Amino acid sequence: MKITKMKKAPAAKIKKIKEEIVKPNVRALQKEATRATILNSALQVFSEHGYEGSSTRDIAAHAGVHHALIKYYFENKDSLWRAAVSFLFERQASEMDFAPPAASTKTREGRREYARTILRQYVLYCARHPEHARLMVQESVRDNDRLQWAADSFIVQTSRSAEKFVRLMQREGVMPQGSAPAMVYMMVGAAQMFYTLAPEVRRVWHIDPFDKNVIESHIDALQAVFIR
Amino acid sequence: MKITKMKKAPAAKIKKIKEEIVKPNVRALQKEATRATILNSALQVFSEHGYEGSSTRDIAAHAGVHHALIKYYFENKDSLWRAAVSFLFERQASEMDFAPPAASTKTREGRREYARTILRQYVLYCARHPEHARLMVQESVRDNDRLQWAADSFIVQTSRSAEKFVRLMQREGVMPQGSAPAMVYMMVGAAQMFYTLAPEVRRVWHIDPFDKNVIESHIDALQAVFIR
DNA sequence: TCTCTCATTAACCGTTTGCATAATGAGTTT
DNA sequence: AAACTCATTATGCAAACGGTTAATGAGAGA
Repeated sequence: MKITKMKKAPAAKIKKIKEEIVKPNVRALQKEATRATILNSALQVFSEHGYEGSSTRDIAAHAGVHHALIKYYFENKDSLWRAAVSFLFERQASEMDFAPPAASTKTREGRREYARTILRQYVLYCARHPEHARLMVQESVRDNDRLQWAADSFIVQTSRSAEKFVRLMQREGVMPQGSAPAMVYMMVGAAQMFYTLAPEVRRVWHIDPFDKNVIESHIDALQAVFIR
Repeated sequence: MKITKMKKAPAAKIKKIKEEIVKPNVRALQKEATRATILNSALQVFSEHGYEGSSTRDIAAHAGVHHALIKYYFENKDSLWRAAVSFLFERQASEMDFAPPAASTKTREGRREYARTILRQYVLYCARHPEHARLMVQESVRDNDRLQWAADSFIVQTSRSAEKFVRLMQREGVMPQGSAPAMVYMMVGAAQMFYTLAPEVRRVWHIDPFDKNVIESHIDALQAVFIR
């Protein structure tokens, strides 16, 4: 029995792959869709209620599926959270581009333009995906296993990139001098707070921080403050 | 019976007050101490785990008292949270002084000095009481009754003060031009993020954001960025 | 067509949650 | 010293929690 299976396997596999290319498996597609729906709901719920304040049942209900599916797809609450965080940082890496264009280092105006572009890019990212900062802020106010994991897996890397950027801009006189860690947190805070706290902004200032014009004026202000 | 009580009341009251002045009631003192301990624990736990992530039992255990005392002193979880937030904003009001000194408006250097003082004061407040921003950030990422109450009761007021300050400084050329709401959130974010996310800062940068020298260099950087 | 697979749901377990009520006993009053 | 007040604890309850197991039934493979 074992041997026959071994002999059959390759041919069957090839056939399966062919069929999937031509007429993709309905079941497999649905499965991926369900997984994505759960992950998306997890992002929403975790980012609004924090890890401990979110229940797997709420997440499942938000996704419109039975809560047992969370165990089926993600093993447990903790793994689901890690999957959500991984998704966030991988999406950020794919959407943000820190590489300086070759021309940017030649003239002072070129360097300033590069700095402006980075800040603008980052603000647009924060406005496009406010759940990223929301989720991470809730997790970074206290030290625990999840923060340690997130730091080792993602935050250290992105922080090093940001540090490099700040030091480069300071060296070239485009950004004010001062402690690099402080400068990084100031920049990040100044860029994301407006969208992270959007519900407060709406209630207190009666403006929509996600409105195109509002975003643009925020970008202008951020650039005016941080870039010389 | 009602009448006799009415007649007795004044004399008894006076006697009680006299005794309390000379030898303050041990029980009353203990009561106030217990209440304060619970409120303090609530601040700690709420600010680290968010409202929904905090259990009244955890708060009671943190305070070293039975959880039924929370109902006794604060009625329920919601009221305890409101009491904690009230405490935070009242303490902030008592510790922060936004009034510009008369001399500050005469010379440009005077105005800059005033702006520097405000920023410095606020950073020191954030470093002294990181739980304030932690608790409020967790509550402001989504809209609900608690945020509405906090906004109406405190946030609108403090935001108006901050707005006034920003507009004044912009008018006098001490701070860069740009949208006032954006400028306020940028300043606040740049000032508090470093302390709100202290556990992350420690893990990622291997520095203690509450170290005196680190605080001072943060203040320097903040002033260098926002003040012209 | 008829199994068989497996994505999904139903039902259940032990624990924790917010909250309510009753019991207790140290401190105050008379 | 006895009676009383009230700050504190013990106990109980229904709901919600994370997680597990068994049942189900629509789609895939033979």
